[in-house]
Amino acid sequence: MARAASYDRDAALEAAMTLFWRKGYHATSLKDLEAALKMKPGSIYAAFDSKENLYLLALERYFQRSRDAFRTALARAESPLGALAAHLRAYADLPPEDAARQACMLTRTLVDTRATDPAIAQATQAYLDEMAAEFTRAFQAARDRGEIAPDSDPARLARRFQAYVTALRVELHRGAPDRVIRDLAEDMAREIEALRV
Amino acid sequence: MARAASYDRDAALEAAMTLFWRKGYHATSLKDLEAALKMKPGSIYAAFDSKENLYLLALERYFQRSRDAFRTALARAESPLGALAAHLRAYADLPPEDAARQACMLTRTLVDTRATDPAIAQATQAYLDEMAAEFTRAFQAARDRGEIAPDSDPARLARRFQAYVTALRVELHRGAPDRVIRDLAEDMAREIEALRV
DNA sequence: TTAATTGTTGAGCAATCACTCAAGTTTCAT
DNA sequence: ATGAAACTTGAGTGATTGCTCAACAATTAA
Repeated sequence: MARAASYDRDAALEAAMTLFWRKGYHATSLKDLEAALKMKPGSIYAAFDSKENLYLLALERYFQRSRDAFRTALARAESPLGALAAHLRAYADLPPEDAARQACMLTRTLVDTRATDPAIAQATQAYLDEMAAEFTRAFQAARDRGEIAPDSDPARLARRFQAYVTALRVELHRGAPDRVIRDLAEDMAREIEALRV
Repeated sequence: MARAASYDRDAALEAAMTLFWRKGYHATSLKDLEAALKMKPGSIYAAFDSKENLYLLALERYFQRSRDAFRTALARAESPLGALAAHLRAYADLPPEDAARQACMLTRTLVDTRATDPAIAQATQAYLDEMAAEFTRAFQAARDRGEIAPDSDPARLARRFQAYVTALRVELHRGAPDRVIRDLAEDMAREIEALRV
Protein backbone atom coordinates (compact mmCIF):
# COMPACT_ATOMS: atom_id res chain seq x y z
CA MET A 1 0.00 0.00 0.00
CA ALA A 2 0.90 3.62 -0.27
CA ARG A 3 -0.35 7.13 -0.07
CA ALA A 4 -4.03 7.71 -0.73
CA ALA A 5 -5.20 10.27 -3.24
CA SER A 6 -6.02 13.54 -1.55
CA TYR A 7 -8.41 14.84 -4.17
CA ASP A 8 -12.08 13.93 -4.41
CA ARG A 9 -12.58 12.28 -7.76
CA ASP A 10 -16.30 12.78 -7.71
CA ALA A 11 -16.06 16.46 -6.90
CA ALA A 12 -13.37 16.93 -9.53
CA LEU A 13 -15.50 15.32 -12.22
CA GLU A 14 -18.46 17.40 -11.17
CA ALA A 15 -16.40 20.58 -11.47
CA ALA A 16 -15.02 19.48 -14.83
CA MET A 17 -18.51 18.72 -16.09
CA THR A 18 -19.84 22.11 -15.02
CA LEU A 19 -16.93 23.97 -16.59
CA PHE A 20 -16.90 22.03 -19.86
CA TRP A 21 -20.65 22.35 -20.14
CA ARG A 22 -20.47 26.10 -19.76
CA LYS A 23 -17.40 26.88 -21.86
CA GLY A 24 -17.24 23.98 -24.29
CA TYR A 25 -14.36 21.69 -25.13
CA HIS A 26 -12.18 24.01 -27.20
CA ALA A 27 -12.61 27.13 -25.10
CA THR A 28 -11.75 25.37 -21.85
CA SER A 29 -8.02 25.43 -21.18
CA LEU A 30 -6.01 23.38 -18.74
CA LYS A 31 -5.47 26.54 -16.74
CA ASP A 32 -9.24 26.79 -16.35
CA LEU A 33 -9.42 23.16 -15.31
CA GLU A 34 -6.56 23.52 -12.80
CA ALA A 35 -8.49 26.31 -11.12
CA ALA A 36 -11.85 24.54 -11.21
CA LEU A 37 -10.57 21.16 -10.01
CA LYS A 38 -8.05 22.70 -7.62
CA MET A 39 -5.47 20.29 -8.96
CA LYS A 40 -2.04 20.80 -10.50
CA PRO A 41 -1.43 19.64 -14.08
CA GLY A 42 0.52 16.60 -12.92
CA SER A 43 -2.30 15.38 -10.73
CA ILE A 44 -4.88 15.99 -13.42
CA TYR A 45 -2.93 13.89 -15.89
CA ALA A 46 -2.21 11.17 -13.34
CA ALA A 47 -5.91 10.96 -12.59
CA PHE A 48 -7.52 11.53 -15.98
CA ASP A 49 -4.85 10.92 -18.66
CA SER A 50 -5.75 13.77 -20.98
CA LYS A 51 -8.08 16.69 -21.52
CA GLU A 52 -10.01 14.61 -24.03
CA ASN A 53 -10.43 11.72 -21.61
CA LEU A 54 -11.48 14.05 -18.85
CA TYR A 55 -14.09 15.47 -21.17
CA LEU A 56 -15.34 11.99 -21.99
CA LEU A 57 -15.68 11.20 -18.29
CA ALA A 58 -17.49 14.46 -17.64
CA LEU A 59 -19.79 13.75 -20.56
CA GLU A 60 -20.56 10.26 -19.28
CA ARG A 61 -21.40 11.75 -15.92
CA TYR A 62 -23.73 14.23 -17.56
CA PHE A 63 -25.43 11.54 -19.59
CA GLN A 64 -25.94 9.20 -16.65
CA ARG A 65 -27.35 11.95 -14.54
CA SER A 66 -29.76 13.04 -17.28
CA ARG A 67 -30.91 9.49 -17.97
CA ASP A 68 -31.33 8.68 -14.29
CA ALA A 69 -33.31 11.85 -13.67
CA PHE A 70 -35.68 11.04 -16.51
CA ARG A 71 -36.04 7.41 -15.44
CA THR A 72 -36.83 8.40 -11.89
CA ALA A 73 -39.42 10.96 -12.98
CA LEU A 74 -40.99 8.41 -15.30
CA ALA A 75 -41.09 5.70 -12.64
CA ARG A 76 -42.74 8.03 -10.15
CA ALA A 77 -45.38 9.35 -12.53
CA GLU A 78 -48.79 7.80 -12.79
CA SER A 79 -48.93 8.46 -16.52
CA PRO A 80 -45.98 8.06 -18.92
CA LEU A 81 -47.45 10.64 -21.28
CA GLY A 82 -47.95 13.00 -18.37
CA ALA A 83 -44.33 12.53 -17.34
CA LEU A 84 -43.16 13.40 -20.85
CA ALA A 85 -45.25 16.55 -20.94
CA ALA A 86 -44.12 17.46 -17.42
CA HIS A 87 -40.49 17.00 -18.45
CA LEU A 88 -40.91 19.75 -21.05
CA ARG A 89 -42.72 22.08 -18.68
CA ALA A 90 -40.05 21.56 -16.03
CA TYR A 91 -37.50 23.46 -18.14
CA ALA A 92 -39.61 26.58 -17.84
CA ASP A 93 -39.50 26.28 -14.05
CA LEU A 94 -35.74 26.16 -13.64
CA PRO A 95 -34.45 28.83 -11.23
CA PRO A 96 -32.81 31.80 -12.99
CA GLU A 97 -29.29 30.76 -12.05
CA ASP A 98 -29.65 27.00 -12.58
CA ALA A 99 -26.77 25.43 -14.49
CA ALA A 100 -29.29 23.67 -16.72
CA ARG A 101 -30.45 26.99 -18.17
CA GLN A 102 -28.35 26.43 -21.23
CA ALA A 103 -28.12 24.01 -24.13
CA CYS A 104 -27.97 20.31 -23.33
CA MET A 105 -24.34 19.29 -22.92
CA LEU A 106 -24.81 16.51 -25.46
CA THR A 107 -26.09 18.94 -28.09
CA ARG A 108 -23.31 21.33 -27.22
CA THR A 109 -20.67 18.68 -27.52
CA LEU A 110 -21.96 17.38 -30.81
CA VAL A 111 -21.82 20.83 -32.32
CA ASP A 112 -18.45 21.56 -30.70
CA THR A 113 -16.58 18.45 -31.69
CA ARG A 114 -18.09 16.88 -34.81
CA ALA A 115 -15.55 18.42 -37.15
CA THR A 116 -12.61 18.39 -34.76
CA ASP A 117 -12.71 15.50 -32.32
CA PRO A 118 -14.32 12.35 -33.72
CA ALA A 119 -13.85 10.31 -30.54
CA ILE A 120 -15.90 12.73 -28.47
CA ALA A 121 -18.45 13.22 -31.23
CA GLN A 122 -18.98 9.49 -31.52
CA ALA A 123 -19.51 9.04 -27.78
CA THR A 124 -21.99 11.91 -27.91
CA GLN A 125 -23.94 10.31 -30.74
CA ALA A 126 -24.21 7.14 -28.71
CA TYR A 127 -25.47 8.99 -25.64
CA LEU A 128 -28.03 10.89 -27.69
CA ASP A 129 -29.22 7.60 -29.13
CA GLU A 130 -29.50 6.17 -25.62
CA MET A 131 -31.56 9.15 -24.53
CA ALA A 132 -33.80 8.67 -27.56
CA ALA A 133 -34.18 5.01 -26.57
CA GLU A 134 -35.19 6.13 -23.10
CA PHE A 135 -37.87 8.38 -24.54
CA THR A 136 -38.97 5.56 -26.84
CA ARG A 137 -39.53 3.36 -23.80
CA ALA A 138 -41.67 6.05 -22.25
CA PHE A 139 -43.85 6.30 -25.34
CA GLN A 140 -44.06 2.50 -25.46
CA ALA A 141 -45.27 2.52 -21.88
CA ALA A 142 -47.85 5.14 -22.83
CA ARG A 143 -49.00 2.95 -25.71
CA ASP A 144 -49.13 -0.14 -23.51
CA ARG A 145 -51.38 1.73 -21.12
CA GLY A 146 -53.61 2.83 -23.96
CA GLU A 147 -52.75 6.50 -23.46
CA ILE A 148 -51.84 6.96 -27.10
CA ALA A 149 -53.06 5.28 -30.27
CA PRO A 150 -52.10 1.59 -30.61
CA ASP A 151 -50.65 2.24 -34.05
CA SER A 152 -48.40 5.11 -32.96
CA ASP A 153 -44.69 4.80 -33.55
CA PRO A 154 -42.85 5.23 -30.21
CA ALA A 155 -39.44 5.70 -31.81
CA ARG A 156 -40.70 8.41 -34.09
CA LEU A 157 -42.53 10.15 -31.28
CA ALA A 158 -39.38 9.90 -29.19
CA ARG A 159 -37.37 11.64 -31.88
CA ARG A 160 -39.85 14.43 -32.03
CA PHE A 161 -39.85 14.70 -28.26
CA GLN A 162 -36.07 14.80 -28.21
CA ALA A 163 -36.11 17.51 -30.85
CA TYR A 164 -38.46 19.54 -28.66
CA VAL A 165 -36.16 19.18 -25.67
CA THR A 166 -33.16 20.20 -27.74
CA ALA A 167 -34.88 23.27 -29.09
CA LEU A 168 -36.31 24.29 -25.75
CA ARG A 169 -32.90 24.14 -24.16
CA VAL A 170 -31.34 26.16 -26.95
CA GLU A 171 -33.96 28.79 -26.18
CA LEU A 172 -32.84 28.69 -22.56
CA HIS A 173 -29.27 29.13 -23.76
CA ARG A 174 -30.41 32.11 -25.76
CA GLY A 175 -31.66 33.66 -22.55
CA ALA A 176 -35.14 34.20 -23.92
CA PRO A 177 -37.59 35.96 -21.54
CA ASP A 178 -39.37 33.72 -19.05
CA ARG A 179 -42.67 34.29 -20.74
CA VAL A 180 -41.35 33.12 -24.09
CA ILE A 181 -39.82 29.99 -22.57
CA ARG A 182 -43.00 29.23 -20.70
CA ASP A 183 -45.17 29.63 -23.79
CA LEU A 184 -42.86 27.47 -25.86
CA ALA A 185 -42.70 24.72 -23.24
CA GLU A 186 -46.47 24.88 -22.95
CA ASP A 187 -46.95 24.60 -26.73
CA MET A 188 -44.67 21.61 -26.88
CA ALA A 189 -46.17 19.91 -23.83
CA ARG A 190 -49.61 20.30 -25.38
CA GLU A 191 -48.41 18.71 -28.60
CA ILE A 192 -47.41 15.69 -26.57
CA GLU A 193 -50.65 15.65 -24.61
CA ALA A 194 -52.59 15.94 -27.84
CA LEU A 195 -51.46 12.40 -28.63
CA ARG A 196 -53.78 11.15 -25.90
CA VAL A 197 -56.67 9.15 -27.32
CA MET B 1 -4.56 56.09 -56.63
CA ALA B 2 -2.55 52.97 -55.98
CA ARG B 3 -2.49 49.25 -56.22
CA ALA B 4 -5.84 47.49 -56.11
CA ALA B 5 -6.49 44.61 -53.79
CA SER B 6 -5.81 41.35 -55.53
CA TYR B 7 -8.01 39.19 -53.36
CA ASP B 8 -11.72 38.77 -53.89
CA ARG B 9 -13.37 40.02 -50.73
CA ASP B 10 -16.61 38.28 -51.47
CA ALA B 11 -14.96 34.91 -52.11
CA ALA B 12 -12.83 35.31 -49.00
CA LEU B 13 -15.82 35.99 -46.82
CA GLU B 14 -17.65 33.06 -48.33
CA ALA B 15 -14.72 30.77 -47.54
CA ALA B 16 -14.45 32.14 -44.03
CA MET B 17 -18.16 31.62 -43.47
CA THR B 18 -18.01 28.02 -44.65
CA LEU B 19 -14.98 27.22 -42.51
CA PHE B 20 -16.24 28.96 -39.36
CA TRP B 21 -19.63 27.34 -39.77
CA ARG B 22 -18.10 23.89 -39.97
CA LYS B 23 -15.41 24.16 -37.30
CA GLY B 24 -16.71 26.85 -35.00
CA TYR B 25 -15.02 29.97 -33.71
CA HIS B 26 -12.59 28.49 -31.19
CA ALA B 27 -11.51 25.47 -33.24
CA THR B 28 -10.73 27.55 -36.32
CA SER B 29 -7.13 28.78 -36.28
CA LEU B 30 -5.53 31.46 -38.37
CA LYS B 31 -3.58 28.75 -40.14
CA ASP B 32 -6.91 27.25 -41.21
CA LEU B 33 -8.11 30.64 -42.39
CA GLU B 34 -4.90 31.36 -44.31
CA ALA B 35 -5.41 28.12 -46.22
CA ALA B 36 -9.13 28.62 -46.81
CA LEU B 37 -8.89 32.28 -47.85
CA LYS B 38 -5.60 31.78 -49.68
CA MET B 39 -4.32 34.88 -47.95
CA LYS B 40 -1.27 35.51 -45.77
CA PRO B 41 -1.78 36.69 -42.19
CA GLY B 42 -0.80 40.25 -43.04
CA SER B 43 -3.41 40.50 -45.77
CA ILE B 44 -6.07 38.97 -43.59
CA TYR B 45 -5.45 41.52 -40.86
CA ALA B 46 -5.24 44.40 -43.33
CA ALA B 47 -8.59 43.35 -44.79
CA PHE B 48 -10.52 42.16 -41.75
CA ASP B 49 -8.77 43.57 -38.64
CA SER B 50 -9.06 40.50 -36.42
CA LYS B 51 -10.30 36.96 -36.24
CA GLU B 52 -13.26 38.15 -34.22
CA ASN B 53 -14.18 40.80 -36.75
CA LEU B 54 -13.83 38.34 -39.60
CA TYR B 55 -16.17 36.02 -37.76
CA LEU B 56 -18.69 38.82 -37.30
CA LEU B 57 -18.56 39.58 -41.03
CA ALA B 58 -18.99 35.89 -41.89
CA LEU B 59 -21.90 35.67 -39.49
CA GLU B 60 -23.55 38.73 -41.00
CA ARG B 61 -23.19 37.16 -44.42
CA TYR B 62 -24.78 33.97 -43.16
CA PHE B 63 -27.66 35.84 -41.59
CA GLN B 64 -28.38 37.96 -44.63
CA ARG B 65 -28.35 34.95 -46.90
CA SER B 66 -30.69 33.02 -44.61
CA ARG B 67 -33.10 35.88 -44.27
CA ASP B 68 -33.09 36.64 -47.98
CA ALA B 69 -33.70 33.00 -48.87
CA PHE B 70 -36.69 32.86 -46.56
CA ARG B 71 -38.07 36.16 -47.79
CA THR B 72 -37.78 35.08 -51.39
CA ALA B 73 -39.48 31.75 -50.73
CA LEU B 74 -42.25 33.51 -48.84
CA ALA B 75 -42.78 36.09 -51.55
CA ARG B 76 -43.02 33.42 -54.24
CA ALA B 77 -45.41 31.18 -52.35
CA GLU B 78 -49.17 31.46 -52.80
CA SER B 79 -49.75 30.65 -49.14
CA PRO B 80 -47.65 31.96 -46.24
CA LEU B 81 -48.53 28.96 -44.11
CA GLY B 82 -47.62 26.66 -46.98
CA ALA B 83 -44.27 28.41 -47.33
CA LEU B 84 -43.56 27.89 -43.64
CA ALA B 85 -44.39 24.19 -43.84
CA ALA B 86 -42.37 23.85 -47.04
CA HIS B 87 -39.41 25.52 -45.36
CA LEU B 88 -39.31 22.71 -42.81
CA ARG B 89 -39.71 19.96 -45.40
CA ALA B 90 -36.94 21.47 -47.51
CA TYR B 91 -34.34 20.52 -44.89
CA ALA B 92 -35.12 16.86 -45.47
CA ASP B 93 -34.43 17.32 -49.17
CA LEU B 94 -30.95 18.76 -48.88
CA PRO B 95 -28.38 16.79 -50.89
CA PRO B 96 -26.18 14.52 -48.76
CA GLU B 97 -23.13 16.75 -49.06
CA ASP B 98 -24.85 20.10 -48.74
CA ALA B 99 -23.11 22.52 -46.39
CA ALA B 100 -26.46 23.21 -44.73
CA ARG B 101 -26.66 19.66 -43.41
CA GLN B 102 -25.50 20.82 -40.03
CA ALA B 103 -26.66 23.05 -37.21
CA CYS B 104 -27.65 26.58 -38.11
CA MET B 105 -24.60 28.82 -37.85
CA LEU B 106 -26.48 31.19 -35.54
CA THR B 107 -27.32 28.38 -33.13
CA ARG B 108 -23.76 27.12 -33.36
CA THR B 109 -22.32 30.52 -32.67
CA LEU B 110 -24.57 31.19 -29.73
CA VAL B 111 -23.53 27.93 -28.10
CA ASP B 112 -19.87 28.48 -29.02
CA THR B 113 -19.44 32.02 -27.81
CA ARG B 114 -21.95 32.86 -25.09
CA ALA B 115 -19.50 32.20 -22.27
CA THR B 116 -16.36 33.33 -24.06
CA ASP B 117 -17.02 36.11 -26.57
CA PRO B 118 -19.84 38.44 -25.60
CA ALA B 119 -19.52 40.63 -28.69
CA ILE B 120 -20.18 37.73 -31.03
CA ALA B 121 -22.87 36.27 -28.80
CA GLN B 122 -24.69 39.59 -28.73
CA ALA B 123 -24.64 39.94 -32.50
CA THR B 124 -25.96 36.40 -32.77
CA GLN B 125 -28.82 37.11 -30.40
CA ALA B 126 -29.80 40.07 -32.56
CA TYR B 127 -29.74 38.00 -35.75
CA LEU B 128 -31.81 35.26 -34.15
CA ASP B 129 -34.31 37.88 -33.08
CA GLU B 130 -34.41 39.24 -36.61
CA MET B 131 -35.08 35.77 -37.99
CA ALA B 132 -37.87 35.34 -35.45
CA ALA B 133 -39.29 38.67 -36.61
CA GLU B 134 -39.18 37.38 -40.18
CA PHE B 135 -41.15 34.30 -39.19
CA THR B 136 -43.54 36.48 -37.22
CA ARG B 137 -44.26 38.45 -40.38
CA ALA B 138 -45.00 35.23 -42.23
CA PHE B 139 -47.52 34.14 -39.59
CA GLN B 140 -49.03 37.62 -39.64
CA ALA B 141 -49.48 37.30 -43.39
CA ALA B 142 -51.10 33.91 -42.85
CA ARG B 143 -53.47 35.46 -40.32
CA ASP B 144 -54.26 38.39 -42.60
CA ARG B 145 -55.22 35.94 -45.32
CA GLY B 146 -57.40 34.01 -42.90
CA GLU B 147 -55.25 30.90 -43.12
CA ILE B 148 -54.95 30.67 -39.36
CA ALA B 149 -57.25 31.71 -36.53
CA PRO B 150 -57.71 35.48 -36.15
CA ASP B 151 -56.81 35.27 -32.47
CA SER B 152 -53.53 33.41 -33.05
CA ASP B 153 -50.33 34.97 -31.75
CA PRO B 154 -47.88 35.33 -34.67
CA ALA B 155 -44.87 36.02 -32.44
CA ARG B 156 -45.52 32.96 -30.34
CA LEU B 157 -46.07 30.78 -33.40
CA ALA B 158 -42.87 32.18 -34.86
CA ARG B 159 -40.91 31.17 -31.77
CA ARG B 160 -42.26 27.67 -32.01
CA PHE B 161 -41.45 27.55 -35.70
CA GLN B 162 -37.94 28.78 -35.03
CA ALA B 163 -37.52 26.13 -32.36
CA TYR B 164 -38.56 23.50 -34.88
CA VAL B 165 -36.01 24.72 -37.40
CA THR B 166 -33.29 24.76 -34.76
CA ALA B 167 -34.05 21.22 -33.65
CA LEU B 168 -34.39 19.87 -37.16
CA ARG B 169 -30.99 21.27 -38.09
CA VAL B 170 -29.39 19.83 -34.98
CA GLU B 171 -30.74 16.46 -36.14
CA LEU B 172 -29.07 17.08 -39.49
CA HIS B 173 -25.88 17.86 -37.63
CA ARG B 174 -26.26 14.62 -35.77
CA GLY B 175 -26.26 12.84 -39.10
CA ALA B 176 -29.53 11.07 -38.42
CA PRO B 177 -30.72 8.66 -41.13
CA ASP B 178 -32.65 10.23 -44.00
CA ARG B 179 -35.82 8.49 -42.94
CA VAL B 180 -35.64 9.92 -39.44
CA ILE B 181 -35.03 13.44 -40.74
CA ARG B 182 -37.87 13.11 -43.22
CA ASP B 183 -40.30 11.87 -40.57
CA LEU B 184 -39.32 14.62 -38.19
CA ALA B 185 -39.63 17.35 -40.82
CA GLU B 186 -42.98 15.90 -41.81
CA ASP B 187 -44.23 15.85 -38.21
CA MET B 188 -43.21 19.46 -37.73
CA ALA B 189 -44.60 20.61 -41.05
CA ARG B 190 -47.93 19.02 -40.17
CA GLU B 191 -47.97 20.80 -36.84
CA ILE B 192 -47.74 24.05 -38.74
CA GLU B 193 -50.36 23.04 -41.29
CA ALA B 194 -52.66 21.96 -38.45
CA LEU B 195 -52.99 25.65 -37.59
CA ARG B 196 -55.05 26.12 -40.75
CA VAL B 197 -58.66 26.95 -39.97
C1' DT C 1 13.05 2.75 11.41
C1' DT C 2 13.28 1.64 6.95
C1' DA C 3 12.04 0.55 2.18
C1' DA C 4 8.61 0.49 -1.08
C1' DT C 5 4.83 2.61 -3.16
C1' DT C 6 1.91 6.04 -4.62
C1' DG C 7 0.39 10.99 -4.90
C1' DT C 8 1.60 15.87 -5.40
C1' DT C 9 4.10 19.54 -7.18
C1' DG C 10 5.20 23.24 -10.48
C1' DA C 11 8.82 24.65 -13.52
C1' DG C 12 9.21 24.06 -18.03
C1' DC C 13 8.70 21.48 -22.63
C1' DA C 14 7.63 21.87 -27.78
C1' DA C 15 3.91 23.35 -30.41
C1' DT C 16 0.64 26.41 -31.57
C1' DC C 17 -2.01 30.59 -30.83
C1' DA C 18 -3.53 35.33 -32.70
C1' DC C 19 -1.16 38.82 -34.53
C1' DT C 20 2.67 42.44 -36.33
C1' DC C 21 5.68 44.83 -39.25
C1' DA C 22 9.59 45.96 -42.16
C1' DA C 23 10.60 44.99 -46.69
C1' DG C 24 9.19 44.23 -51.29
C1' DT C 25 5.67 44.57 -55.17
C1' DT C 26 2.27 46.59 -57.99
C1' DT C 27 -0.38 50.20 -59.49
C1' DC C 28 -1.56 55.05 -60.93
C1' DA C 29 -1.06 60.23 -61.36
C1' DT C 30 2.10 63.23 -62.75
C1' DA D 1 10.42 57.77 -65.87
C1' DT D 2 9.34 58.84 -61.07
C1' DG D 3 7.18 59.24 -56.51
C1' DA D 4 3.44 58.23 -53.71
C1' DA D 5 0.08 55.16 -52.27
C1' DA D 6 -1.90 50.73 -51.45
C1' DC D 7 -1.33 45.83 -51.09
C1' DT D 8 1.33 41.43 -50.25
C1' DT D 9 4.57 38.84 -48.00
C1' DG D 10 6.24 35.63 -44.39
C1' DA D 11 9.50 35.48 -40.77
C1' DG D 12 8.93 36.39 -36.27
C1' DT D 13 6.48 38.41 -31.87
C1' DG D 14 5.08 37.20 -26.95
C1' DA D 15 1.50 34.57 -24.97
C1' DT D 16 -0.77 30.44 -24.30
C1' DT D 17 -1.67 25.66 -25.49
C1' DG D 18 -1.81 20.63 -23.76
C1' DC D 19 1.26 18.08 -21.41
C1' DT D 20 5.73 15.91 -18.94
C1' DC D 21 8.81 14.65 -15.40
C1' DA D 22 12.28 14.84 -11.80
C1' DA D 23 12.03 15.99 -7.16
C1' DC D 24 9.50 15.75 -3.04
C1' DA D 25 5.78 14.27 0.43
C1' DA D 26 2.90 11.05 2.57
C1' DT D 27 1.50 6.66 3.67
C1' DT D 28 1.95 1.61 4.86
C1' DA D 29 4.04 -3.03 5.46
C1' DA D 30 7.73 -5.17 7.45
